[in-house]
Amino acid sequence: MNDPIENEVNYTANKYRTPDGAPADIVIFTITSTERNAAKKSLPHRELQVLLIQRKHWPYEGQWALPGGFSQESETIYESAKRELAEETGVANVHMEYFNVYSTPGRDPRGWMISHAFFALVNESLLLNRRAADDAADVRLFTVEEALKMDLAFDHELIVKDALHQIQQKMRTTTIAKEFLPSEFTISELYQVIQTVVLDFEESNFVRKITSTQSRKGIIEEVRDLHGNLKMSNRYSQRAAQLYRFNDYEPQLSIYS
Amino acid sequence: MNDPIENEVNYTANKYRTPDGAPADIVIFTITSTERNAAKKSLPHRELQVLLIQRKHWPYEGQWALPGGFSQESETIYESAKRELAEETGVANVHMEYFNVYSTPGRDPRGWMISHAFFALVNESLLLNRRAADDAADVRLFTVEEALKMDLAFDHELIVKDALHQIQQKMRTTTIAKEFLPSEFTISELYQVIQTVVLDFEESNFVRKITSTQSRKGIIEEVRDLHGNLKMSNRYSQRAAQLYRFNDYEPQLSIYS
DNA sequence: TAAATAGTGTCTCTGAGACACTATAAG
DNA sequence: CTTATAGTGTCTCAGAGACACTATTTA
Repeated sequence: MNDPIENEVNYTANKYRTPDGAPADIVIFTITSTERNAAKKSLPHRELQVLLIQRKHWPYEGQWALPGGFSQESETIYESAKRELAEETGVANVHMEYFNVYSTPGRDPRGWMISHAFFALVNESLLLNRRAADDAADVRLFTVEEALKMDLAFDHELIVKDALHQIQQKMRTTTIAKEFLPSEFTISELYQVIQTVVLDFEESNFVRKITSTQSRKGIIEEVRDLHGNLKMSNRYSQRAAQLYRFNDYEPQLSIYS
Repeated sequence: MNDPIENEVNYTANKYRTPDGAPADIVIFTITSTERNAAKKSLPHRELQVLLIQRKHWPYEGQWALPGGFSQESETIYESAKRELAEETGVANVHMEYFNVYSTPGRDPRGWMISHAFFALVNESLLLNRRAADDAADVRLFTVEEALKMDLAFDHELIVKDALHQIQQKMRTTTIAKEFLPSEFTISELYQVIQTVVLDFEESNFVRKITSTQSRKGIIEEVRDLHGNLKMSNRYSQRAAQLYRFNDYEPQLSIYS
């Protein structure tokens, strides 16, 4: 190790250039659902959205950027991201994960900034109040497609792209779909949510695989009412559909089966 | 975003406390093989080892720590880790991945240090010269078990643990096993390498699954000589074993099959 | 009865899992 | 002939994949 300092006594004078900041940036995803057909009951149209804020100051004044902020000495980067997330969305206890660090020289004109990127998955129900309040303000949801076409501040386009790949990967291999769903949901809702994130996701016989195959039985289970009867929902359909919930079970995948 | 600076003009005086350094720490793994039975040909004993260095200066003087060093403004964290890796092991072009950031306040007595942790997988053949030279020096390989029992500097025990979980996970879900193997290897070697990292790995009919099942056919393939004959090896066995190589194919896993 | 979603019946063929068995070569 | 590794034969049953079909409710 190439320590800049030899011992405790002569420590205080740091001879080396040090970073000018260690920000955390958060890619906040949500899936919005909008009615497709007011006349008949039908599945909603779902879109993957990302929350952006419009910058007020130099640099990149006026441009849209990821929410984030500088971390402080008294907190971990994770805590600082949690704090930012709460400030921007007013929600806590949501799924947030660290996924990469961005340190390309010159990525921030303010100086040597090493940015730590998180993604957060927020259920649209939690953002409802927030969205109404901020509709015309400098905080807005954009579809991922829109966001990637905009000229985002810093290297935030790259960060959004990387975050998208991350959640697409996780959507296929973990149960994070639950973050976008109510606690009780139908198979169609689950399928739709997966497809909203992983655009080319297509599984024929999805219902069967997720429900009746032994190997995956642990992932979800039917919801029953107090009398032990199966609980159904007809929110999106004429014919009532079985409700399911996620179990606390993460299947272990392996390429060597 | 809570920018500390309002515009370019008054930027230079940063009013905020900034980090004292952004080090990169690298958990360098290798698998060593030692003869078990000199009399008869047999599979070697394999052990997962991690490279540590003994610190010469405050803090944690004399204790063992992960190799690493401070990153500079002119390079990405990844580049700085690559540089360190080359300095410690003399190897380049090995598999190295970033996996987490460590920023708990007080983790480094020298100040506010945000550490970026990488793991590297190095084939033992590449370390051979190095190991001979440094055998009695302050750079050594320890088995992971040993390393986790030692009193490592900083939060390096946690970092090693996390790195171990990472490579165990990746060993099951990706083809990183190839980093520990020669380009041509037998099924037993592959199986042994996986077991060395993932201690409870056990697959009956492993040979069949990895070779004759259609769904996984892309991962490895038999090696043939110039005449198209199957290439065998009797390095570890009386009866010659088929040699395989990895294809450039990463299977896509999914919990929804 | 048409529309929209929910769900089943049935067939085929791959492949996981178990376990006993054979194959090869060296000491 | 024993030992150590390599590899096959064979059976069973789960389950992936395809696709047509039925079920339920409401405008």
